[in-house]
Amino acid sequence: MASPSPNPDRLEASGGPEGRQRILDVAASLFLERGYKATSLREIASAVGMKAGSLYYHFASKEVLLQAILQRGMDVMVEAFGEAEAATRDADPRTRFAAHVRAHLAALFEYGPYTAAHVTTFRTAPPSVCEAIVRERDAYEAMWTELLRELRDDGVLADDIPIGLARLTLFGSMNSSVDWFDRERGELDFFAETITRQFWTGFSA
Amino acid sequence: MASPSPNPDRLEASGGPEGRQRILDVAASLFLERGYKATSLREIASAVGMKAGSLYYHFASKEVLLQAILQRGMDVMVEAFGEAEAATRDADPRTRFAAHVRAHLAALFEYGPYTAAHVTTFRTAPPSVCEAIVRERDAYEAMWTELLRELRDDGVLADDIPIGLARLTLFGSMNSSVDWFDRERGELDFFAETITRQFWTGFSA
DNA sequence: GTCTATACCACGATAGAC
DNA sequence: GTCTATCGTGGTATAGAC
Repeated sequence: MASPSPNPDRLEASGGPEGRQRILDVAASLFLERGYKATSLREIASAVGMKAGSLYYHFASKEVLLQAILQRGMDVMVEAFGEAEAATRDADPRTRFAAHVRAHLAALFEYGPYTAAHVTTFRTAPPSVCEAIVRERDAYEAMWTELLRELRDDGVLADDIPIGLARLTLFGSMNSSVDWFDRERGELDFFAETITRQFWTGFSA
Repeated sequence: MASPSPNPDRLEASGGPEGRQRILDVAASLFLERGYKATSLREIASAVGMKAGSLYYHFASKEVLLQAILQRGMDVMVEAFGEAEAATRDADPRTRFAAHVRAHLAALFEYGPYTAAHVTTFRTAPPSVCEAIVRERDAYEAMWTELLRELRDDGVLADDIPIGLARLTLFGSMNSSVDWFDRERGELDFFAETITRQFWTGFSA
């Protein structure tokens, strides 16, 4: 059973979230940067400005904390996909695809470290955490598979390339950016266009 | 100072390497699977068939063990690049590129878990380990950058795409495969051709 | 809701017998 | 070259005061 969460998602006037929300933000950043196992609760608490024991008022365990972060990361991705879908429902297939690529990348960089932490820590997350989020993760991947299938049925995606393979290499290109893309220095739109361009026509001169 | 390494790289007749070599193999697999921090020396020792303390005869510390593994992974990649280069020195640019993609992927899957472990654990490796291998890592990346530059000078790679970006998305596609590619079930050659095809012409119908 | 204090355990690492 | 035994540290987690 979960702890009672007082004032969930409330923002303080003094600039920045408090309590549970702030723990999530800080922990997601640290998990992203150092990895789950290498980040101690003492570090998280210290960065938040409290003591390690106090974290247990908000989360039952370190695993549950990670689970909440990865869950939110997945929620953001799914929501981004839905918005892209709604915004381009009647557009031509390539416009739809471009919007989804843009949405995926935006979710990786514009919604805090949750999504990026999902990409980097899912691999080595404890089994209980993986089991808790794998269902939604599979659902998100299925959305992309379905999108690609539609593109193939529309005749814009080559029909001799396995859809699963296309999705995996596309995800590889997009998700690897969490290791190097710096949105202070690079333009997200240009990056999204580059990914889209590579997917359709490649980089041939 | 390093421990003396008796019989380095020797293979026993009884099937499989012994001593130091066997520790490296086992540790690389476990680091790849669970991550560096989450893998204990006791686990490694147990999988090798010895006790934790005995590992210190072969390696000065856990960090040094990881460093040796990542170093070897990088060595394999560099060697694979060199072989591809030598084999296609007089070939046309696209054949050269295809050979390098094939060599990179082959190195990820045909030379034990060293290269794959490099991909997955470098991100969160301790600073001392990163510093020890970052030079060779940078050199490997520079080889690819130089290759892409030559392709652009040859007029086969579009000149309006930043070379660094092309390399990063390409690496993203290739390296993400350590998370899902199973060479028991998939054909490495087909995968390599798919990556090459995506890079040049994309998946447009 | 956060604190102090602490239990309990697993970890990396060392020493010395064999 | 591997063992046993152990040290010291730092981890997660809990209990109870405030």
